[in-house]
Amino acid sequence: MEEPLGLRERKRLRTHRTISEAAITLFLERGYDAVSIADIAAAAEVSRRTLFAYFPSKDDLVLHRFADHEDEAARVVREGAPGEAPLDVLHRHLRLAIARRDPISGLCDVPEVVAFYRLVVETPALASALVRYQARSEDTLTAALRAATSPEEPLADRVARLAAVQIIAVHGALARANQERILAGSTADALAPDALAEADRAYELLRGGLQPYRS
Amino acid sequence: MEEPLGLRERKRLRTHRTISEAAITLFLERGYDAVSIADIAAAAEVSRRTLFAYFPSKDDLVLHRFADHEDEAARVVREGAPGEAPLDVLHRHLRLAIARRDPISGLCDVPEVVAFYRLVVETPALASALVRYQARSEDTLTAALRAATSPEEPLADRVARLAAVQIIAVHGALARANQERILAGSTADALAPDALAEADRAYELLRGGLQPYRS
DNA sequence: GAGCATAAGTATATCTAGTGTATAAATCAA
DNA sequence: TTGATTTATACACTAGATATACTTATGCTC
Repeated sequence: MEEPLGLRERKRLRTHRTISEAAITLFLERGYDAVSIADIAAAAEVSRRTLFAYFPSKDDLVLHRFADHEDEAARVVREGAPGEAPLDVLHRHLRLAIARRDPISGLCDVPEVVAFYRLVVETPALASALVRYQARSEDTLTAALRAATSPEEPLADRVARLAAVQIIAVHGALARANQERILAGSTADALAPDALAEADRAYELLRGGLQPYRS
Repeated sequence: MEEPLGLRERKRLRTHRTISEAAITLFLERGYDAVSIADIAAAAEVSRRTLFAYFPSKDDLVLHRFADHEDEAARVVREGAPGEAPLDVLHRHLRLAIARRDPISGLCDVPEVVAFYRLVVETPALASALVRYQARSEDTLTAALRAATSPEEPLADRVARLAAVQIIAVHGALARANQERILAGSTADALAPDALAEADRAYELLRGGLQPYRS
């Protein structure tokens, strides 16, 4: 299956990486707003026009890193054991991500990752552009849940959408909460038990409903 | 309590309205991207610089209309009967909004409102900037729920945040679903029973959990 | 009502993200 | 090597947003 990849293709990939790394480096050094496209193009030794051939917008220079994760929840559901409930698979996957300090869980204190968290959190333009990816996650998870729904479920399509929206929103909230505490200076090890407890509680709520606010 | 409002203040309010209405009118006529700030300033007979003194950005010319609703959920929870469960109050409020075809419910087919829906939905810049308001809704609702939580609830702060995030996400999803169907040409009257059923199902899921996806 | 401090508005210039177009250079296939 | 095609560049332009200096309008005091 190993495609040999022509020189053209390899060069393209290299340029992509060069630009992205130059951008992230400068952003981390000086902050997102203090770095212009011209600065990045100069650092990567390409023209401004070429930069936009590789990345559609300035924020994409940062956010393209999230693209890999946008169908993660859906994939987890699809690839789970056939008999296993989607919420169980997702819960287990989240616990694993926390345990292994996966950056996506928000609970990673590797300095480079922390700096990256800070960049995204403290730059409103990035934080708000991030919802594009969240929206795609909702769409793909909706489809995956729909496929896992029993056919006789009334309003099955809508229920799948509502469930997906809740799950993605909760995952985002958990990750942001962990990031905040990491950015406040805690270590991942110190936070992990708490983060696991919160994740478990979140899945209790998803599974069993918002009992503290029920009649 | 009637503040007399000096001439200066009244003029300010009038200018604010003039600019906003000129902007919306032009946007609805030609589309968001086809209208420049200069066009709006000319139509409202102010300078571009003055326009930015009233609205911080182009998207705010449209989205400031959502600002009034950003603490609606929180207010509903706070002003509910002391004994009543937050989810019951919110559910009732949502049913009422649908019944009265409140634009916020997504189920309003008054032509001007439909055109406004279309403007927001079909302009990615607006749709994504809208999350700013959603984030604020989450914050205010979190605080309101926190106040309504029993003191012995473990992880009370986090549970309040998780619940708020779920509720706001679900409300948004329901409104978007209604808007889509209205934009596809249905009338509000034709959709209302279905919209109510979906809202009820959504609150069943919030109250009782995502049972279709549980073990 | 006259005069003055302050607030609001304007003109002008500048910066930067993003796009269109035409041209030059590199790559690939024959 | 040559010819077709992709990729990169130079240049020009639009438009959102901000800074600065200047003018006009408002309202308060005497």
